[in-house]
Amino acid sequence: MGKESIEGTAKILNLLGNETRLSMMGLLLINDCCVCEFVDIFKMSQPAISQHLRKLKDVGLVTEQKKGQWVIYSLNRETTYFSLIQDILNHIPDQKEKLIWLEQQGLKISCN
Amino acid sequence: MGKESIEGTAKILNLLGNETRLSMMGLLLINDCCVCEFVDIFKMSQPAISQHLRKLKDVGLVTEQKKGQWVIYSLNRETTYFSLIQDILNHIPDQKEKLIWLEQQGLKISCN
DNA sequence: TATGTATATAAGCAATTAATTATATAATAA
DNA sequence: TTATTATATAATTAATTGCTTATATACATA
Repeated sequence: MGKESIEGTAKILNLLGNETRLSMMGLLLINDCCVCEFVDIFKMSQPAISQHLRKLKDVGLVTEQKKGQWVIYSLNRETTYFSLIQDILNHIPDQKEKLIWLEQQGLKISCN
Repeated sequence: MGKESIEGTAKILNLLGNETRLSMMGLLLINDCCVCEFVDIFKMSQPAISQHLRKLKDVGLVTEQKKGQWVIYSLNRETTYFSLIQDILNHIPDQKEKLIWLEQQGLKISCN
């Protein structure tokens, strides 16, 4: 089992210790998402969402990829913290329902 | 696998998202500890240590037990979050070295 | 080209955090 | 009893957080 430093792990846990970011990670485990989808799901301002994503990106937990006018965020499955992330997300309810709701509202972006 | 709510899990992660508290939990996984041992290990003021322990106690992650003039803290292995805690602590280095250091300094309290 | 949409960033602000110092309480020892 | 030790709590403070609003940029489309 890969052991990470206390400092690094604490930093990651601190980031995931926020309901919005934790749920974002749960969503990204199922599906890549763009910023505007998160805005609809969390009913939160676009800058607030962008700032949460920035924090996740800064520690390497997610990656971004431009697709037309959208920016698609994905889980970074290469980070040394990915197995920790998986273990943690295993303990929260499946976030699929939020994606289903998004589709039902006709808000799912299809940029693939 | 027991799933806990996003809110509850985020709260726990937020608490463990602090280097001192995360290390405390790693230590308690090996050994019960009293406040003054934590003070020596973390070289932090006694009130600061007490306040960290208070937070862990408030969410039920640890329990306390008075033994003479000492207050001994233990991991609460009954909480529904214990398996999450175990999974997380599995990802950090063994905290045993801190206990060994404590013993070498002659600071280990023997209140058993 | 002008307009609208998606996103990022900056500035500001209220709430929270993590420490400190000072003080109180409880148990032990002289 | 008095002093010492272990701990908790309160008040204070500086730093951080998580939002807001305002603005800038980039792309898409009419």
